[in-house]
Amino acid sequence: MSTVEQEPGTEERILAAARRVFIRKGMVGARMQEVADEAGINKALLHYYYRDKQRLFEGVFKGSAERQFTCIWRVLEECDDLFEGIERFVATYLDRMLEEPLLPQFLISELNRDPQHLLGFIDRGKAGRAHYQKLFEQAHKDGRIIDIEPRELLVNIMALCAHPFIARPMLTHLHGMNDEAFRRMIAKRKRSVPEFIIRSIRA
Amino acid sequence: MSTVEQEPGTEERILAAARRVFIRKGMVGARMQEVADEAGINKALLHYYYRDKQRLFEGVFKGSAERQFTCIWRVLEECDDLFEGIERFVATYLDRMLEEPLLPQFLISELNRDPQHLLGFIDRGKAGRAHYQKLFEQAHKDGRIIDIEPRELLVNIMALCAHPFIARPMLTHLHGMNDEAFRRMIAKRKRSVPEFIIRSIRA
DNA sequence: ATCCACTTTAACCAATTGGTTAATATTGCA
DNA sequence: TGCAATATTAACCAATTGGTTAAAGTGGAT
Repeated sequence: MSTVEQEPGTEERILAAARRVFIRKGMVGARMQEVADEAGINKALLHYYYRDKQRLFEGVFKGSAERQFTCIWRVLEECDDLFEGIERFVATYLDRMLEEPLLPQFLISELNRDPQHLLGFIDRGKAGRAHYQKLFEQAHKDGRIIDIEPRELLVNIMALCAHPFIARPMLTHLHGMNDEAFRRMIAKRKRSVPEFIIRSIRA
Repeated sequence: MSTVEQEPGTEERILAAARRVFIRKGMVGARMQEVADEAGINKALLHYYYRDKQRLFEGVFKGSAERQFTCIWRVLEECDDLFEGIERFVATYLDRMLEEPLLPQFLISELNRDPQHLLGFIDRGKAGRAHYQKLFEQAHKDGRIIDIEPRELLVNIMALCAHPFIARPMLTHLHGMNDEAFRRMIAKRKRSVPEFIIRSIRA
């Protein structure tokens, strides 16, 4: 057991630098040299800690992606009402994205480059999705929502959460926003998106 | 003046091949050799037609992106009612995407890699967006829609259109769809998405 | 046939990139 | 102190990539 480390060790510095570079340039575009520079170390040292680019890549992003998927679905499992579930799901989703705004773009591009590699641990949310299904059926049985395919609703929810981050450069340009304005917009959406959804499905 | 060419000339074959490769691998990941192979020609010949990678890239994608942006907004300008506008906008958007399903992922990733380069001709839709604003205000004045920020509504519309294509690998895996099932789902969305939106904003 | 512009090719080049090696510095510990 | 494990570095290497060059084929007009 050691005391709390104030300055990050080399390994963590590497990971942080790699995350930035990978997110900025994507897996193909990222250069090992750039990661090394950004971490303030030598390229050989980079390979000393993470044998090759692939391992560095996985080391960097598995953490983020795993937290992302588990986080979102867990909060849903804690709810026992569809509307409440939607509200908390959206809020959690947007909060997580605000913490790591470039993650979705990153996930998308990598999912496109090598689908097999990531699809595996999308399944983490299996239990959460099953619970969503239950909440949906309950609400439907109670006559509180209109007829809509549960899958379709889920797609819509995720679209409304993720898209602003994915299309961020386009949005900020279109509406002349800076970073602060973007954050404010997302903060607003924590309320407005669930409202938008629920207005649409309420019976 | 020449007769109608039935088989595509070298230049067009190059463009088609390059489009496929660029969309598959992105600007950084795409290799000139691969484009040449896919077009059934020599690498030097590729440079003969398009001096360098950058020009080839622009040649390929300016066409697609330009059509995409102009197409979508033009159809909106033809409408004089917000609800009708939304219906036709969504339908057109989805139709265009079905024609070139990999375009959005491609646009997103390139927009992220080099924002300045593309933001320029996003502005093509300026007139269209102005018309949208007018339709919105008219509907609002007539008391046909609830209070909602026009910008926010627009973001939601585009999110619901684009996201299934952007997150396609995730969706198809999540719901166990093949290509045909995906197309059917999009076809359904041409009706369901406008319904979803309009139910939510109707006063 | 000859000329000429347009196509097409094989071979080559310089720069970049992921990754290695072997030697050196630093640290913890007996 | 001395010794071994861990960290760190500069120099190097093989493969790939975008791009060039110079030569050769093609077809049509004169």
